[in-house]
Amino acid sequence: MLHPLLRALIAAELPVLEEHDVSMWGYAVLTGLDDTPVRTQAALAEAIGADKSRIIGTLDELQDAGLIERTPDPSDRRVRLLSITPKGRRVRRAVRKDIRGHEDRVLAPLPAADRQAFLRVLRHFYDTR
Amino acid sequence: MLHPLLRALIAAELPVLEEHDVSMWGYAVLTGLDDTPVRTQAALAEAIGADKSRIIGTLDELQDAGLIERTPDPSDRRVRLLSITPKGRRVRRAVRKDIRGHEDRVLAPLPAADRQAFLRVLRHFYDTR
DNA sequence: CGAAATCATACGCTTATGCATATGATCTAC
DNA sequence: GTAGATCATATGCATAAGCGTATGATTTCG
Repeated sequence: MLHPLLRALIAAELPVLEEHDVSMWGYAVLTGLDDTPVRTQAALAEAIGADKSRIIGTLDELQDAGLIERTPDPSDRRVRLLSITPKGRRVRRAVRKDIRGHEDRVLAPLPAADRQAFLRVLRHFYDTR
Repeated sequence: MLHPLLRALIAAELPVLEEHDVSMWGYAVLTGLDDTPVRTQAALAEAIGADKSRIIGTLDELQDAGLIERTPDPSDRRVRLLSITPKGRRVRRAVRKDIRGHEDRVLAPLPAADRQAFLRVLRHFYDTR
């Protein structure tokens, strides 16, 4: 059950991400920063389940693309705080909109009550994660 | 939005699979064969989204463990038909039961109607894949 | 009949990822 | 003041997986 679901979701998501020139981890970063705007790299990596070393390359790309910024933390010179740029926020929300659009099309044949319930359960997962 | 859900489900599934000494691909194979009992290796690999070469090792392991069998196809000497053994079926169903059990515990705080709807929607995703 | 296709199998190459280690700079606590 | 911890960064190692190629045996089709 799970495995085909995973494959279907990835298959749905990848073309959207490609269209916006964002990687999967890139999108996860943007999402994390959009939801909680300023974070240390370590905290963000933990929050999105990424390896703190491996995520560096992704951060570099996002920074080069002007989607995020790294700012030295005045209270701790080891730390660079991450934040999303307005451009990054726009990209993230556009991607989310497109992905939601696809999900909505998949869900469309189902009764509205089921759709609402599904979203409620997802929110539950998200909140308890 | 779906991403945390998937991480949670994967996190739930892996320990169960380890407990039963089955890999993820192994479980996918058992599931595929349980659902459609006799298949060529190529057909099964395609059905579960596996690479037909890479799946050979998994099939070897499952065969060694007595969970599946490979039988020459009398009508085509190139082909070996796969089938699940009664032991394989028992393992698959035990794993499924445990995974479901865990999912049920995660979903327990939610109203029953939401749970049912959630499962219905997941099934819909699965069917429209 | 013979060329092309197909089966299972093996393996090369590349990429991604998890985990570990290491570095230099900085911070914290004793 | 100093040892230990932590930050971001880089990289090694092992594993898994996708895709491609190749092989020998067999089948299909013109």
